[in-house]
Amino acid sequence: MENMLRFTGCTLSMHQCRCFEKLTREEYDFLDASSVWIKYKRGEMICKQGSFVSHVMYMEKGLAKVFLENGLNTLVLRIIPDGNFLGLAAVSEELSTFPYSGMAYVDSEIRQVDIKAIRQLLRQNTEFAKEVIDILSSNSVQIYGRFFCLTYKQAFGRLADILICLADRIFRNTEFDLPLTRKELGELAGMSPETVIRMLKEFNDEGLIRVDGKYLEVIDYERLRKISETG
Amino acid sequence: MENMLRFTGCTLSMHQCRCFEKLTREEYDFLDASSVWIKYKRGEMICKQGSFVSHVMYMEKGLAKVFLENGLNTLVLRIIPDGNFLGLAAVSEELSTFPYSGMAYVDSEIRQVDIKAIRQLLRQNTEFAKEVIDILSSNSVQIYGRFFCLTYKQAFGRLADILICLADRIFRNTEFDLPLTRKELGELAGMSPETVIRMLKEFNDEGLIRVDGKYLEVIDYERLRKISETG
DNA sequence: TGAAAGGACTGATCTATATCAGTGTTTTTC
DNA sequence: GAAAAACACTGATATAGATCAGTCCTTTCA
Repeated sequence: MENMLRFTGCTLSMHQCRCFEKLTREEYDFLDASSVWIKYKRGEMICKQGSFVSHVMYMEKGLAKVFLENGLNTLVLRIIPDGNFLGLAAVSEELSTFPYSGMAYVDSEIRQVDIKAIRQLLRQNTEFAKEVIDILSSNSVQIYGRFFCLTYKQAFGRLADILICLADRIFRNTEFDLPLTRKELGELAGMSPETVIRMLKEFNDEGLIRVDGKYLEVIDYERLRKISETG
Repeated sequence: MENMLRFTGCTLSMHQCRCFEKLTREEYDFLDASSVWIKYKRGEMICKQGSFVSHVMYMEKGLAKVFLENGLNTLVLRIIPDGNFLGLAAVSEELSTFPYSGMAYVDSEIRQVDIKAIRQLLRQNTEFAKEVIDILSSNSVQIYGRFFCLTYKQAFGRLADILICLADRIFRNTEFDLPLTRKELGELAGMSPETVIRMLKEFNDEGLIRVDGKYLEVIDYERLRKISETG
């Protein structure tokens, strides 16, 4: 009876990428032959907004952010954990340059697939194309929710959202060590680093979470979720 | 040498929909046989966020908004003029309910295509699938720009953006009669109706535009563009 | 191992824009 | 064609959160 969508600022789409499973043996070999593995260090740029697209990136292991920048401000669109695409928007032939940048949060291993190979597979294999459509569509829905959340929720609600997202979907644990600085957390939740610090302290003092430097533990998950909803 | 993307709050994607051209004669007849034409009056809901998806909508003639709502707030994602899809995200089989709502700004004529027919065509015709991927991908890029703009630009920059978008891409004229109320303009530009009124007056007094009720004329396009960039 | 740079944190101040509380004006409705 | 509702507009007020200007702590690296 609840037909109201619950919007969250979560930076991850719900879709589990299964598109490689749709390929035949030969197609997979072709994909493999058109791929290279590249390692990136924390802080390294994986792709740069505005540069020519030659590859689609697939995160084999690591964590990265996909973001927009205009020299002054940064807007994080999504974060990319293991098993997700980065830069899939580039499958469209209309798009010759990256519409966003990518940067590694931690040391990461990335498979770069020649964009021509991906486009050829799309033409050959409708199941693969269908799967890519599902991923794009699911990414859109995630961005919509994040858009709504960053536009209308207050700072504490947005921060609560991000903490829940990190615990539930990125680290899959109530306690974890943040590989992000306060500034980077601020970019994720759409607020200044100072506000992040003040809110984290407040959540800590209220007994919702425990913070100590990089260490973070979600203590009262339910209350945090409530804050993310009402915020 | 300008590798910085120019983000705008424009609510329209750049992609000209060509997907029907990719269908064979028989496929088009099949699509036609799976379609119905429906007329909507200004203010009528075309689809409701959270309701089951059974059709994909295609705007034959009219103007509509696609938006998120949570009971309190409304966020306009895109506006849909003639020749654009509304609700294409629903091609994904993962998505059984609409992630957004659609409402007619003016009396509109819409082609509803059975979602099963669309999905079947996607499986049959890779060129069609490729085109749908292009549309989804282009829509994403548009939403990214809008997201950035609504998050970081100031009110006057966002309003300038919308005015330029309306003149350039929706009405294709420097003067036009707005079919939107100040409140609806505010939803588009992400601000309160009062702020819209004040800013329009300011733009008017500065000689950038001329407003009189529903009538709107862009006078100093270049200066308006500059404001939208620096805002 | 000591200097420099970057990050965490604090308190004070500032500001863009929402919100509120109205008055006229137009549109809709019965 | 009168009453009601929605819309356009104005001025005053409130406030969330950015920005600024620091201090202290931690990491880096020469």
